[in-house]
Amino acid sequence: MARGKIQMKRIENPVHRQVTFCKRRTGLLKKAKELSVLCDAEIGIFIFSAHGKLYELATKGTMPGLIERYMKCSGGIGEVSTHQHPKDKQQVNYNMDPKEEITMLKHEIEILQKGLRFISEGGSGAMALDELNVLEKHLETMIYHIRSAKMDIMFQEIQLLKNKEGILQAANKHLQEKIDEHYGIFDIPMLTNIQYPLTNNNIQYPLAIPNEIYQF
Amino acid sequence: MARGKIQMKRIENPVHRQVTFCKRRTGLLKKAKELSVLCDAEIGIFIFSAHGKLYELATKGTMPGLIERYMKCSGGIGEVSTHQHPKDKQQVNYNMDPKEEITMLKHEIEILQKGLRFISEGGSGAMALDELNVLEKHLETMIYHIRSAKMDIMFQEIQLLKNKEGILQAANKHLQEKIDEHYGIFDIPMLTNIQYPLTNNNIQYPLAIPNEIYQF
DNA sequence: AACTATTAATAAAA
DNA sequence: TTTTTATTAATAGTT
Repeated sequence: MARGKIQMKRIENPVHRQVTFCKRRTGLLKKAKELSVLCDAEIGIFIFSAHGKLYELATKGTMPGLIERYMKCSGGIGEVSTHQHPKDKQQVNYNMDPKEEITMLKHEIEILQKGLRFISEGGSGAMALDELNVLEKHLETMIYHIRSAKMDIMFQEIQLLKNKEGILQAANKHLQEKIDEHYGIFDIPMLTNIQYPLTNNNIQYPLAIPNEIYQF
Repeated sequence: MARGKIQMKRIENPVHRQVTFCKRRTGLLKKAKELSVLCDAEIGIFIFSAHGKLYELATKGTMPGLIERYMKCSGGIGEVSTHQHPKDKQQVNYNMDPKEEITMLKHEIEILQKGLRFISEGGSGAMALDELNVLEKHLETMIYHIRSAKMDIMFQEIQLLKNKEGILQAANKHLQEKIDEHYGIFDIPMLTNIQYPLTNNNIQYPLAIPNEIYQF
């Protein structure tokens, strides 16, 4: 789509490849967002670069929520532990020396143990500044998880309401047709012009929720 | 990208929406395959239509494999592929497979996080929306406490530094006086005009901390 | 599903 | 990465 077409195969020049990756990745995510908005679809994307870096997108709920939904749809292979923290870009565990990782995790455990004491004592125990920072991060992650869970619940509710709306609208259409069928031939404006509440398209119950609630 | 542009919002006409969904979905998946091939990336996509139908793509391995990879990258703390914690207790750190140990430590962290949650919500493990709201509030309070503790520590440090500064300034004044006492009578500009670093009022060590840190 | 008139994406270069 | 520009690719509206 530019200065000459390109062959559909791996770009061998690493610079070109990187530039193309960056541009097309952006393009792909943009397209996904557009599709989601235009057609009311829920979309999740992971992109792992050749070097293993993760780029992701979840257009409605959260990625864990999407994965959960995927699992349910595609056969229910196994439950996924819910609600991770997608924005937590600590690339650690992926390629790290196991010994280092163990040390790090043990340190983390110590901090959490202290944190438990700290919190149960109402914040009076002594902790160092860096330890408090770690604990703070943990708690923020937990808040994030909670918000994800809340979002999931709300989305389920929205879906339910949308379904209900569809059913009610169909039922109303049917009733309207029945009425027209019986009374239409008399052409009585008073009756045929009645606004039946449930067929009122101005009421778009679930869609009225502002987009702001999706941000946290 | 065709006969006139369109607004970036949900297409209300259901027929148009369905047609656009079909076209753009195809386009999106095509773009994803291209990106994967050109740049040697691994890509996973789920698309849930508004009616809940799933369309998916995994460019290299399988979707479950991708999800696993995603979890490793993004989570850090919550393991997905739960091998049951094999040794149960962490007492035997020696002669243990590092991978197993890491899994075990992560599990430990999970438990601690649950403990934090337990404390903050007063013991129930429920997940209803209102309960989540309560939990969220608790955690925010906890973070507030932690930040207060951090502030206390920082203020203490500032106080300490101020004291040090005072002492040093006094010492310097004393030294200055000694110098004046011994050499002042000779009135040698070369010496009396020396700037002694520690009495330099332009260096206001603790006060140089920006006000932003006091906000949380 | 096809067909185009247009818009959008992007390859190459900077 | 980002910007610019010349082209190609995607697609909105129509048949």
